[in-house]
Amino acid sequence: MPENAETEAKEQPRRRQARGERRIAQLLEAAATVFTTTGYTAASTNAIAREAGVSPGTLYQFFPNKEAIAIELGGRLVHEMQTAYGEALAPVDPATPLEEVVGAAVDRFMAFNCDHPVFFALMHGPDIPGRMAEDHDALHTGLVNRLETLMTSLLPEAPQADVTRTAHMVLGLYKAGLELVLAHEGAEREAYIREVKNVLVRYLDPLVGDRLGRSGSTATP
Amino acid sequence: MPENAETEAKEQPRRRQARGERRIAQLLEAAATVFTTTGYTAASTNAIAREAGVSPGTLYQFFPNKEAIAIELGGRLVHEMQTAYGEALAPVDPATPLEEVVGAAVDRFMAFNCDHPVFFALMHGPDIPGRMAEDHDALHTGLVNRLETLMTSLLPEAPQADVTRTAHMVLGLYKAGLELVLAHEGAEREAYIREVKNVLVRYLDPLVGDRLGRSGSTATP
DNA sequence: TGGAAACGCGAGCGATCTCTCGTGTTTTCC
DNA sequence: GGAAAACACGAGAGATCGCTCGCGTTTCCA
Repeated sequence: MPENAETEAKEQPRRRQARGERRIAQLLEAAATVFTTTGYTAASTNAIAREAGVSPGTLYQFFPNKEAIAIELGGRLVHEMQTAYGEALAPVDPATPLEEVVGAAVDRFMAFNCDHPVFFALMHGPDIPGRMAEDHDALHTGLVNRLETLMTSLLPEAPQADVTRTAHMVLGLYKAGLELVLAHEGAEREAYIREVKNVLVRYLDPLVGDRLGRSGSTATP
Repeated sequence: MPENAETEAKEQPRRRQARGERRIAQLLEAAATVFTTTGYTAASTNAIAREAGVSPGTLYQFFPNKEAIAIELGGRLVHEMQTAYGEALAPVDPATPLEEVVGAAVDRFMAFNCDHPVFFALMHGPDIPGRMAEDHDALHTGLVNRLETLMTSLLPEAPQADVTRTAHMVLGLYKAGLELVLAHEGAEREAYIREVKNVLVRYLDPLVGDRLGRSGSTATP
């Protein structure tokens, strides 16, 4: 390594031109479609470059390796997602009906995931790279924590282990519903979204339904 | 079927010795552990052979290619599974409480899947080979059909599309729960199994609860 | 306007994986 | 006992994929 006395920083910020930024966006978009259709491991960097209409060498001008593409793509989506669930899972007025809370949250997340199907493909595959799994875990535990605090505020007397377990269940159920939702379109997709809400409401209703002595299971019309 | 498979000329029936059958079982067991830990695509045939303590050449003495290993392994599991759910989802006395029906079915399937974790790995990965996907779809639609007939017998007046959708939901919810169950052990695993039952019972109860005027936990007009 | 740096190309290197082949060993059957 | 068939081995052929390298082109800036 006969390089200069510059501080050996891991990141040597390369000055990008507008052309480069455009190429990066192009490549990430191409990677999203290839990842969505074939999954991460099966997606070849040459295929991503071909999809973007550039040469393999050009791809490696902007990304050091295949993993970095998924990292960058996932990072941007996680950032978007966090702002989305920051609003969707914000502390809620305890008087709000459960249907409303669940319905609003599910609508938000479903809209996001339907707009960015690659997110599900990247987060769900068993073949995600190491650094990617960290991001996934971070997002996952972040969501679980939000759910936990939300539920603890509604059920202060419930054991912590039960709250955690229920939070994991809720997330797992949502993921299962998401898979079915993404597999359908139009009216059928809407119907599945309604079913996901039904599942979550009916699962959570007996837990939070009789807080404060309110025994009603479903709001009687 | 001793030796009369000659109607299909494609297969030249190779006469197996007891040693060969033992090797096949050995190889399938090794493949199960490798598939479970690394997934299908990431599992190398050399790794399977090494796990079984034989050479790569020996492996290909019994299986024409990597896919055939998964096919054979999956086929045997599907066969076992079908006898299992043939009993678990048998036509049920309409008077049986929902909790019992769901509880018994979930217990059976969970026991099977916990005994054979490779089944989940093979059926859930996005990287399954073509022929394998057919088996998966066959089992999947078989299960959905069973659920549909079971539910139609309880809800004769429900639209077919709703029944189908609910059946898919039930299967998806079970899969989501299975993933969580497999990720835990001991008492926590048992707790998750209970939660899966809770989810399914609470989801289905409003649908079948008020058949024949029997008012379940919830009574919706 | 000229030089440096960013951009772009595509053949191909090295690693890895599936599967084959030639050879030697064990089992079966007459 | 001996031939044929099944079993076993492991080096390596053939293919794929991630990634590199040398060189030509475009853009930026003094």
